[in-house]
Order: sequence, then C-alpha cells, then structure tokens
Amino acid sequence: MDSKGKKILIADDEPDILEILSYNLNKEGYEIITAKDGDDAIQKSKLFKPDLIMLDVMMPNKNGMEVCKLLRSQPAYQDTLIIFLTALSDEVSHVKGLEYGADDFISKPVSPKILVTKINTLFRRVQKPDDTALKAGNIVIDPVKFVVTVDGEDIVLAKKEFELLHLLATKPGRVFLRNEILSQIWGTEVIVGDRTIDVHIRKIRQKLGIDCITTVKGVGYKMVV
Amino acid sequence: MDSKGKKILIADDEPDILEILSYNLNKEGYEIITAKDGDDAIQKSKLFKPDLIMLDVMMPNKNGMEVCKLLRSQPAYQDTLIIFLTALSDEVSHVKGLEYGADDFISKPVSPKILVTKINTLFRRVQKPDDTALKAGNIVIDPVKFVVTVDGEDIVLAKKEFELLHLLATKPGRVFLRNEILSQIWGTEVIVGDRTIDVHIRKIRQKLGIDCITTVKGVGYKMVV
DNA sequence: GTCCATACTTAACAATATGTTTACGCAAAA
DNA sequence: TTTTGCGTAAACATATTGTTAAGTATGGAC
Repeated sequence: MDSKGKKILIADDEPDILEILSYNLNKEGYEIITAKDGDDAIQKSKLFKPDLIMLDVMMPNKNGMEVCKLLRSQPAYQDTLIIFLTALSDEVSHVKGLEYGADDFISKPVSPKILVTKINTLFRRVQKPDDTALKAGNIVIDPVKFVVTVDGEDIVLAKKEFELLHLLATKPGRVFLRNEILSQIWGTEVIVGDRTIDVHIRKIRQKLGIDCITTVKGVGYKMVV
Repeated sequence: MDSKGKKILIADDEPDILEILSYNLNKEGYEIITAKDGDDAIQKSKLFKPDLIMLDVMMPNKNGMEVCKLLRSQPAYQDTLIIFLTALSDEVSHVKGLEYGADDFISKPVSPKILVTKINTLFRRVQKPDDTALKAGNIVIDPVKFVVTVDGEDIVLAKKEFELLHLLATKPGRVFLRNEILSQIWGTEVIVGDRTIDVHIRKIRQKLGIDCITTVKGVGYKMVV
C-alpha cells in the first residue's frame, strides 16, 4: 500500500459523475473527498490536503481553470497533482489547462479503466527516494542503500524501524513527541496504539546493540550523540 | 545537474504547444530552439546541433516521420535523441516511429511533469553509454556482448532480465524502488503489475545461481557487493 | 502467410517478513 | 501505596514477496 491510502479530491457539479469516479477510485484504495463547485473545491483542498485534485472544467462558482490557477499560485499546492475533466474534443481547455499547471486530463465520458490507470501512473511518477545519508556518532543511516551502519558493520532494519530511526536522526538530541512520531511515520490516517512505537524502539535498540535512543518519560524519544 | 545545459529542438505547428513545452523545459535548465514545420526543423537541426529533437507527427512541409527518417539517415544524427509528439491513441505512429528510429513518444495532451521526467530520463540513459561492462563482485555484465559472466562462466539472460540486472548493477548497494524499476525498464507507457518484477528477479537469481540481489521489503531491490 | 519457440505477463496461492495488539511486570513519581 | 508510563514478549493480524502454472504476445524459421 505505497501509492494507496492517498487522498483524492473530486470536484464536479454532476452528482452522477462524482459517484462513478468515487466508486472506482475508492475500490482502488484511495480516499475520496468530493466537492460540488469551485469554491467548495478550494475550501476542501485547504481542509484535507489531498494528494491529487480532479477538477471539472465547467463548474459553478469558479470553474476548474480558476481553481487550478488559484491553488497553483500557493506554495502548498506546487506539488499537488491536478487533473482536469474535459469534454472529449475540448482542445482549448487542454492548452489553457497546461498553462495553469495541470498534470493530466481525462475526457468525458470517463472510462473507469483509463481513469484508474492514469491515476495510478501519475502517482507512480512522482515518488522519488530520499537520498540524504545521516550520521549520528558512530551510526550512519543511508536511505539510498537502506542500511544502517554501526562502527562499519551493516545492520538490516525493517521499513518502519528504519523510518523511525531516520526520523530521530534528522535532529539528534531533539526530543520527538509520540504524536510527532506517529504523524511522521504512520501519517494521520492510520491509527496505531502507543505500544506500537515502544515495540519498534525496542527492536531498533536490540538490533543496533548500542544504546542510542533515550526515553524521555511522559514526552517521547530522542537520539543521543 | 549534469544532464542540463543541453539543447532541445521542438518542432510543432501550434504556437501554444511550442510555448508550453519551451516554458517547462527552459525552467529545467535546457536550452530551447523551436521550429514551426518540418523543413524548419531540419534547417535548425543542422544549424544548432541539438541533443534532442521533439517532432510533432502532423506538421506542414514534411511531417515528423519524414524529418526523422531524413535526419537518421545522416551519420551526424545517429546518436541524437528523437521524440515524437503523438495523439494519445495513435498506435500507428508508435509503430512507424520506432521503425524510423524514434527514442520515445509523448502523447498529447502533454503533462509537464511527465514531459520533464521523460526527457531527464532519456538524457540520463544516453549519458552513461551502455557500452561499458559493469562489474559487481564476481559478476560481469557486458551490454555489448549481452552476456553475464559469473566466475568466468557465461550465462544467458532474456532481455528484460538483463536490463533489470544491469539497472541494479549500475549502482550496487543502492536500493531501487519498484517504481523506479518500472519506469526505467518498462517506461512510462506500459503498465505492468508488481508481480512481474518478482518473476524476473526470481529468474535472475535462479539463472545466476548466486544470491546477489537482496529484497528490501516494502521498498525494492538492491544488488549486494 | 503458418507454425514454433521463446519471452513476457498475469493470476492464484504459499511463504515469510513485518506491523500491531495484548497482557503483564517493573519502576519511578505522586 | 497507588498511579502512571514504559519495556518486554508472545500472540495475532496484515502486508509483501516468492513460486508456480497457465495464458498472451512476439519474433524467427520455414
């Protein structure tokens, strides 16, 4: 579930369209938010921070183009994927849409297959690996090779363990609240218990063999230098 | 960036398209030259010696195919990258384009992100000429002879298997995300399932007999050194 | 062109690694 | 002493990959 669990906002004034799109994308594991017009789309974008926004070109209260232009002008939406829903032959919208920073177009009537394929592909494109190796004392954390090295010896961590250690190592010495850890590693969507963090911390300590993570009772964890 | 500062010639009869493409590629640091038809494209190619040429299929005064054929017939343009701009569903152009020596295709309407990604990828591909044999431990991968040698013994791999192994071997130890693998080996057009990668990995492991590829669960694969 | 061999892809299922919860014990603070 | 928070281990659930087999292209020989 890497490209999934993403949030998609769909804005269209026709309830039928909304339903069809929602159904098909929801089935694929995406979380769907719907909006019925331009203003609604802007509001809900700010509220839910979707990863992808589908805009009907023709909508009441600000059409798709206007919404796109407005969102793209803000830094927070620079990397958000934006797709337009257009009539099949609407070349003008295509050209204009591109100027406003659209990433793709889907023509009505919408084929569920093309829809899903396009969206999966788009998400696939934007993912890129983080490539800054971190060092904390005698520990080296290398996201490129996905290995942790202690005193020159490679240690294999599971994904979550690695992410957790990497997070702590971004600011050695700084305390990370349990809440921070949860939202950074697990995201706001998934809800996991507090014990889950403990268990991962324990495994990291166990695998690394050295005591590099300190517990700050009632607060969180930090990396020692 | 080392793949930048390159010259790109864009040939299309629609000024809007020219402008959009120019804008996005220029932003990436490429130097852009535009041409409005086939003859213009040929002239400016000779004049500016671009590193990459984007040709609209439908153009006045020699269409994209003709231009491609003509340029490719000259030794000077043997190694120039040529990309076609095609309508989304234009399968015929794809087939013909490949015959004439196209390096890739971009479907209209053009997504800026995909455009930039593709072009960056293409330059990266040619930057490291494929004629250097790679070595990783006791494995030698020779793209010229298309053979893999383990401890002096030749092993025959299928095309996809070879490409996959070669990709991993370009940066031994580095983790390649499944996404990266998909876009590097399969490209942006084709969409294949995740299991497909596994199967190829399996075959490589089986044929080589040695354990040179490590699985990083939830992340991807990497070559061990 | 047809046939054949090979490679590629997909789907179903098995195996395994990973993530999460639970229950309990311990220790420090109130 | 009671309470609170954390550590631990095992049980459980889930996710991800490995494997197999069968279907689908693809390209070459004839």
